[in-house]
This record gives sequence, structure tokens and C-alpha cells, in this order.
Amino acid sequence: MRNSLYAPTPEETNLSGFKFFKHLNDTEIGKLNYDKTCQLYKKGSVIYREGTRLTGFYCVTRGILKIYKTGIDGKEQIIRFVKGGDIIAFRSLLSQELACTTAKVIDDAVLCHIPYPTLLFMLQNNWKFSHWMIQILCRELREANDYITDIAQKTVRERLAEVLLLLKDSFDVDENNVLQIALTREELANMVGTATESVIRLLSEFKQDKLIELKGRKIRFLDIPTLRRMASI
Amino acid sequence: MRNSLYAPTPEETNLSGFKFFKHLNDTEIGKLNYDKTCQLYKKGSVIYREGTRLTGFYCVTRGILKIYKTGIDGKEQIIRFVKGGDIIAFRSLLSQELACTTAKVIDDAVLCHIPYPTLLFMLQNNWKFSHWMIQILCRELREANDYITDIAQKTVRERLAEVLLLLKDSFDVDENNVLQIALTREELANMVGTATESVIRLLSEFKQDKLIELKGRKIRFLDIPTLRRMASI
DNA sequence: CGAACTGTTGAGAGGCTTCAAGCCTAGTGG
DNA sequence: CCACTAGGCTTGAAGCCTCTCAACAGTTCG
Repeated sequence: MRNSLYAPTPEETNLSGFKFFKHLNDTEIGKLNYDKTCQLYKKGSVIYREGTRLTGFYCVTRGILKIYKTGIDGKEQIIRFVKGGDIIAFRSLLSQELACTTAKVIDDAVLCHIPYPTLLFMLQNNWKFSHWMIQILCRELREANDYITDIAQKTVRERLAEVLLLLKDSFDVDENNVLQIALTREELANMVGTATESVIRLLSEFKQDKLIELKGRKIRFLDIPTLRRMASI
Repeated sequence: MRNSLYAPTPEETNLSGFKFFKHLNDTEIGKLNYDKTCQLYKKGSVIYREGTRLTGFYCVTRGILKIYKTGIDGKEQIIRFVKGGDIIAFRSLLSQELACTTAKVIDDAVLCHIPYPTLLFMLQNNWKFSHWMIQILCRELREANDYITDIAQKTVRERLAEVLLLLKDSFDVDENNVLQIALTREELANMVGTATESVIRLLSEFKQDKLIELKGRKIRFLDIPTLRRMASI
């Protein structure tokens, strides 16, 4: 279900704002722009699928995607959500393994594809970029390790509280403290690693305890300190 | 409880067998040997502790260590076990963060400390090494992601079966199929992310089901296919 | 030998999952 | 414009898995 609609406007495909590229010089940025291919993808589109070979990585300039693995009997485990400014697929690309996750659009998105050779060229010729890449990988590795400890030791309640706060940090809230990403209960469950019904029950508990307010998929934070304590972070 | 006993013999501190250094030339290996500091550490020694700043990374030439994080109320979550030929501490070092894990010796070990500047020098001047580093990090990141899916979706029984097989792959078995690493029940539990009692009960179940044989801390594999099926891998 | 640690077993409690049924909401087609 | 349908959401009940607590046996080591 790959859905390309139109070639996005230049403003939508500007890569200069990406922290990821902060160590590239003008020539290199030029090459990047020359080699990139940008497209708009509608909600539901799959950018790449678990088990396939990648030809490059993607810069997300707009929209929201979920990155997930398919576990036992097809249950999806969401690894993370990505938004404009994020980079995806470089991990499997660099280790030259098959993709170990699937990336699916959940809010119409614009993505720029950068071919593998271009990335390799930058890494090989720009030590600062290469060093930056290493640092990014190391940081992600720490986050993954942190998450392992969390998920192994915390209860579902604690993990849900943590996930809500994590989403708040990544996607921010509006002036009324309403979380700026709308997920289904199932997606929340797949992130926490639990059953949909459990998420529903816990969310209503949080609501009764005046920690959050619910209106459909909109979540409004009422008492962040208590949530933070509950998540034990 | 840092325990240095004696300067180990040259054979014990030979780094040329490390896959990690396979892309270094003779000059670079020479520098490595010049800059390294090797020591023997007794069981129980802590190489580095969570939250401290690292001055370099370590090559393990002999022995076994556990790498763990301290979670809620002091419960340790074992991230992995390392043995001769493995490298530790480079993740936090490269991201220039404080150590996020603790490394403790569980079988007398010889470790060589390589200062940070030496690593940085190699990375900066040897693209092949730097690229190799990136690939290692990417692979570890995939493993971490895999583990997250596992731990989030599998039951304790499945995870224990998986951990046993994982240990078998890392530490091998002798001619009688006896696992060549002896862990306490608590360490197994801290790896699986469960209570010690649960591990004990499940191990006896495995024993009753003729999947393994137990003699103290020695574990002998009897039926690996069934274990594998049980771990759903 | 005693202390400290490790391993084992039982009982009870509680968290979480699963199954089942029904409600709500949004989108579709007549 | 409205009924209909599908998918998401909610709630209840039952039961299992796992944890915790507690008591005790076995082991190791000074």
C-alpha cells in the first residue's frame, strides 16, 4: 500500500533543519539534495517492511510514523514514534542487515529517501559526521538498554505512565496540556507491551485519579508530577 | 572493591585475537599495546560503576563479567554477560555520557584498559575501523530492539528458555552438553527479569519435562529443539 | 562451627490476560 | 439524509501466571 501523491514543495523537503546533518558542509548538503527523492505518503502507507532490504534511509520532514516489530502471533511491538526532523532506517542500512522493523505512516507524512552510497560517502569523507553518527547510535543504544530495564521490572501501570510522559516529551502538548499525538488504545497497548483492555482500564483509573482527562483519543495532562512519580523516573 | 593482583603475562593480554581490532594495521596495533594497561581482577571486583565517568574502554582477554543496570529499589537487570574476546564500556565512552551500567567480575578476569584518546585516534584515522565500529553499534541496537519485543511479549517461561539458549550460544557447552557458565538462580532471574523463586520453579519444571538436567549451578541440555520451540524463536 | 549466602517449597494475593458482550463513532452507500 | 456497518472503545467475569512473604535446607567460607 505504497501511496505517493505528489512531489512535495521545496519547503516541505528542506533538510537543512535536521540536526542529523549539522556537521555537513555546503557541498555535502548540495549532494544530499541532489541525491534525495521526496514523496508524500498518506496515512496507512508502509515505508518499509520487516525483512526487506533497504536501499537507503529516510528523513521525515512532516507527519508521524510508527516503527514496530512483529512479535509472537502477529502482535506488534511499537519501538518508537517518529516525527518531522527524525531519521529512520539507518540502523539496518548501516549494519547491512534486512530491516528488522516496519515503518507505517499514522499521520500523512513527507519523507526524503537518501541512497545508501550517499550516506556511505558522507561517513567516509567527513570524520565529524561519522563521529556524530557514532554518538547518535550510542545514545540510542543506551535508551534501548534503559527501556529493557523498565519493561522488565515495571508494572503495566508504571509503564503506561512512563509512555504517556515519553510521548509528551517527543510530541509536546498544546496550550491546554493536550498531547499532540492521537493514538488508538491498541497502539498505546502495543507500545506499553500489554493488552488493549488493560490500557483502557488503566487510563480510566488515571482519569478517576485526576491525573489526565480523556476525550476520545485526546489526552490532557492534569497532574504531571504524580504521573512522573508513578512512572518512577 | 577494585582488586588488582598482578600484571598478567603477555599471552594473557594479547589483543590481536580481538575481532574488534581486525581493521587496524600493525602501527595501530602497536600504539594500542603501548597505551594499554592490563590487570587481573578477582571475582566480585567492579570494573566500573553506573553513574561514573569512564576514561577508556576495556578488552576482556579472560574471565566472565556481568553488565547490569540498577532498576527500581536496587534490583539489578542484567543486560549481558561478557567473556574473553569481548569489549566493554565503549558505548558510554563514545557518547560521552556517564556509565549507565555496572560491570562486575563473576569469574576471575584479565582486562586491558585502552584510554579514550587512543580510541578516538583510531576512529579518526582509520575509516575502516570507524565503519566497523558503526556496524557493531547497529547490530547491538538491533539485538536490543529484539530483546525489547521479547521481554514485552513473552511469558517468563518463554524468556527463561530463551535466556538458556542464548547463554548456550555465547558460552557454549562441553561434550556432555553442560553449559559452560555457572550462574546463580538470582543472576538468571535478573537476566530474565523475574523473581528468583520463579526461575527455580521453572527450572524444576524444565527438569521434570526432561528438557534439562540440573546439578547445582551446572545446567545440562537434554532437548534443545523443544526448548527452542518453547522460547518461540 | 557459625554466619552468610544460596536454593527450595508452600501459601496466598493480586495483577494482568482472555473471552465475551455490548456501546459508540465515523464513514459509506442507498 | 439516514440507516448500516466496521472498527474502535468499554466493561464484566473468570482464571492463570507471577510475585511476595515466609520458613527452612543446603552450601561455602572464614
